[in-house]
Amino acid sequence: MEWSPSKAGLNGLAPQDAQALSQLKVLSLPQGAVLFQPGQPVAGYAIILSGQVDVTLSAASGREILLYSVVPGQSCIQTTMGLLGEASYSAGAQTACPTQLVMVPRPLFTRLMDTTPSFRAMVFSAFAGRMGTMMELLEKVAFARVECRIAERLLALATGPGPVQLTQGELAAQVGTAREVVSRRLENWAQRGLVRTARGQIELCNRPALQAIADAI
Amino acid sequence: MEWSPSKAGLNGLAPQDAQALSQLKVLSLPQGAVLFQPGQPVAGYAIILSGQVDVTLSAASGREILLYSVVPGQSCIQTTMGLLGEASYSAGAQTACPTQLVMVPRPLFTRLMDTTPSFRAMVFSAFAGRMGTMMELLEKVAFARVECRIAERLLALATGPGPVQLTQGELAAQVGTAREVVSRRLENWAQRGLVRTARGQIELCNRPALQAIADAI
DNA sequence: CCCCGCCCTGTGACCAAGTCACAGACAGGC
DNA sequence: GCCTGTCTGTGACTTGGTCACAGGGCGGGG
Repeated sequence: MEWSPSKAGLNGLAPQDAQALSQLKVLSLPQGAVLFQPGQPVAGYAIILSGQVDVTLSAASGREILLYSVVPGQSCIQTTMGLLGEASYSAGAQTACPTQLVMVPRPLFTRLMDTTPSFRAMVFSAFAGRMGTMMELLEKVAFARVECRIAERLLALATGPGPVQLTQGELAAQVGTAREVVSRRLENWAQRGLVRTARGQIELCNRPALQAIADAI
Repeated sequence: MEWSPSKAGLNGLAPQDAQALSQLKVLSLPQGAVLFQPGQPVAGYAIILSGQVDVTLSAASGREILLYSVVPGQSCIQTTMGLLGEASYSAGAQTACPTQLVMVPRPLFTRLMDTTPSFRAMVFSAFAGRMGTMMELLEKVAFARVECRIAERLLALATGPGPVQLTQGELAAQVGTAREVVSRRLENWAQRGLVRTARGQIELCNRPALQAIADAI
């Protein structure tokens, strides 16, 4: 499998760096593969070529919350954090669908950071951007109603025309609440005609109304 | 007012950079001074020489939560984020006590980041460390009981021997909950002999018990 | 000195959300 | 068809947040 750094948005590299990068092996992972788990040391910097990686925080009680998803062209802040600050992972990452990526080993990552301004700029800018979304998430979790987060997440997931394919338990894990809460909220919305639910799928029937709920406090 | 970069933990600077930094004016701010507010563009990189700056997220409802405090030798992630990612502030910052700091203007900051590995390492490592505490905070807010956060915060504030000097409203803002919740929780603890409260102050009478509460889920 | 107003605290009632326990319902495999 | 595991619905209860309001200390002005 071939790849080139420039196709992943990496330009301005020194020739030898571009070559070193392009010789890294492309990993093809199936859906559900675990990239890393809490407590593991950070092995390298992941560049996603295709697919999606979900980074999740999970509590001892079993509840989870989706921190963010990494899609091609983005970087994983957890990984960056570990490489820059020598820390271990505090979250876990799993592929959300079949995914291709390359892992940049720590020595090469460090060299690129020290010698290549464009690489550094990309890493930092991605890091800063991710930090911003984490602050938004924190604000939502601390102050917004669960209702808002569920509506927001549903709208984000409903990219295509048909119903969203996921269970209420999965949705609950993504917004960081309990399955029962999702169940009751969806039932309420179904009675009001905003959604229609079936086993493993949720159909949005009134997006403007859901958007209004998502935008409320 | 004089200062030197090396006293603030900045070493390995090129002579002209060290000189440029040391000629920056030291700002002396009283307690409660506003450093920045949500939405403002980022003016420069703040280096705290003495005192403390609290960075706070506030909701439309009036509720607040303390994200972190910056003390000498640390950096402000909000500022770094703005400088690296061209974003505006999403939180606000106020001095918690009389504070001295220098503001590094954006051009000098950018030059230092590009040319000085030690400066870069310091900024990145601080950024990564702060990110880690933000993840911890998010985990606490999403999954831990308010009781834990209140106990944790009280123990963190109680550095000296006497009672902690702050109102229940201030404590509520720091842990991101409502004043009434703090009031009822403290009343419960007072009945059990863990604390004693008076107008504007809270005395910890049984730290091990509070620590146990803080350590619980 | 007293009074007034402001801030801090306490409290009841109610609503939103999380937890626990359990009962149906559905899908896929045998 | 039946069985098993997963998904969903529901009731009862606890915790946490909101609203409204009452009482109490403290400082400043008269």
